[in-house]
Amino acid sequence: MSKKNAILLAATELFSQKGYEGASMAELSRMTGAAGGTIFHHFKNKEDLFLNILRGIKEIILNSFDQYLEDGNLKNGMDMVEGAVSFYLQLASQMPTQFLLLHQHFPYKMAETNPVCRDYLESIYNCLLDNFEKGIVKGQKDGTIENVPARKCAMILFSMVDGIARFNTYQLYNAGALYDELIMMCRKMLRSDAYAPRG
Amino acid sequence: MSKKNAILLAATELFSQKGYEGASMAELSRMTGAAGGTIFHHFKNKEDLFLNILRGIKEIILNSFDQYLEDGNLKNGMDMVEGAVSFYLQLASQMPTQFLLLHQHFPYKMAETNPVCRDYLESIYNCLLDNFEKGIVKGQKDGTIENVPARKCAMILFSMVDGIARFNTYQLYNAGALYDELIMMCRKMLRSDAYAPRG
DNA sequence: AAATCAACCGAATGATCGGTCGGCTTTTTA
DNA sequence: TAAAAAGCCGACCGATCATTCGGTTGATTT
Repeated sequence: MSKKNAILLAATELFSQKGYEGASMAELSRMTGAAGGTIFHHFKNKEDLFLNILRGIKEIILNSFDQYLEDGNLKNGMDMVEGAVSFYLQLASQMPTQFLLLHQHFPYKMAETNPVCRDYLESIYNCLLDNFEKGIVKGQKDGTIENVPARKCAMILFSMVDGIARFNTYQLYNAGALYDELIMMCRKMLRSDAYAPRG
Repeated sequence: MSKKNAILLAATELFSQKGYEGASMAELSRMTGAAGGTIFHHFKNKEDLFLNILRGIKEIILNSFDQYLEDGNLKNGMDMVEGAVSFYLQLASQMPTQFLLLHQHFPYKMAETNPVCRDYLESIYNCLLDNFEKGIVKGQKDGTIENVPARKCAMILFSMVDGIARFNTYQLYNAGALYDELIMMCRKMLRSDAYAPRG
């Protein structure tokens, strides 16, 4: 592996473990065996290094999402919503280091002043959030989902699933153990009354 | 106000804005007008300062919770769950700086090695999480809530509400605008089928 | 073979970090 | 009112911070 890639990989680990301010270039140098100067040869400064990492994460997520849509076997809107939940949880468990990064505060802090950072974050979250919203809208057309405010409910769904993924990321609870209940609750939240069981 | 309190107050703001590593004692000194030595006269080090802040937050939340339970007009389990949602969102909007602190990664990181920190965080989250669980259990006894796994569903509810509160904390979206939908979704998620509308 | 170039090194930089210390001032105690 | 204690100050400390820079290597181009 090229030294540049080794730096990117180690820095991802370091930023996600210690945060942006807590990660030092000297430690990164130690981790990779690269001299201090080498890091700044490949990246113009610490912020630029972080933005390169974030861009990589964005590309992985957007590519995974495209892949997921191609493979998708989505019969109706409710299936699409459930698929979005699965997709999100699988993604989060497949790349825990990257999600640990995304689940910290400093990227959002940086986004307040850095438009490139903001752009990357928006791309990531729009991709994930829109996935829920499209499912709801589709479900409302095919009758599987009730007439609820699509964007708002997508946000509620998103924050629910993201919170569960966060349990996993922070190693507070195994998200997989909540999967069945999560899917069940999504169905009950959204299903049109015509499909609700009768008392 | 005593200098010690001024330091605590300013440090809360500083930690929540810049994170633990990003907050410097020199800046805290500038903010409060207190000399560097004064800060270390009142708190033995940076970590101790943070723990004092966290203890204060714990006490506010636990006291608010006791107050809420006393005032509570909770007819049945479903009411109790809805009350828990309202309580959480109100709390988060009343003390945004403190929730910004709680929503960062460094307290959990510190909790891995510092048992006092862990104790404070567990107190806070058990208080909030148990509130949901008790409501669900009660509702299952009085028939307003379906026979679902109480703890697991409490966690799902918790992460949903916490995610919405986080939107607010990070100033990405106004949580109040989602309140009605949130309550509606909670009802649909939990209500026993006997109470569900018929198609 | 000479020149060019990117990759890489590691010592050095000034700034800032968390934390200490001795002494001054004010309040409390005896 | 004398003594003790608590609050407070700011200069100072060694360590570490992100970043710079002059120089060496090895491959590619001319």
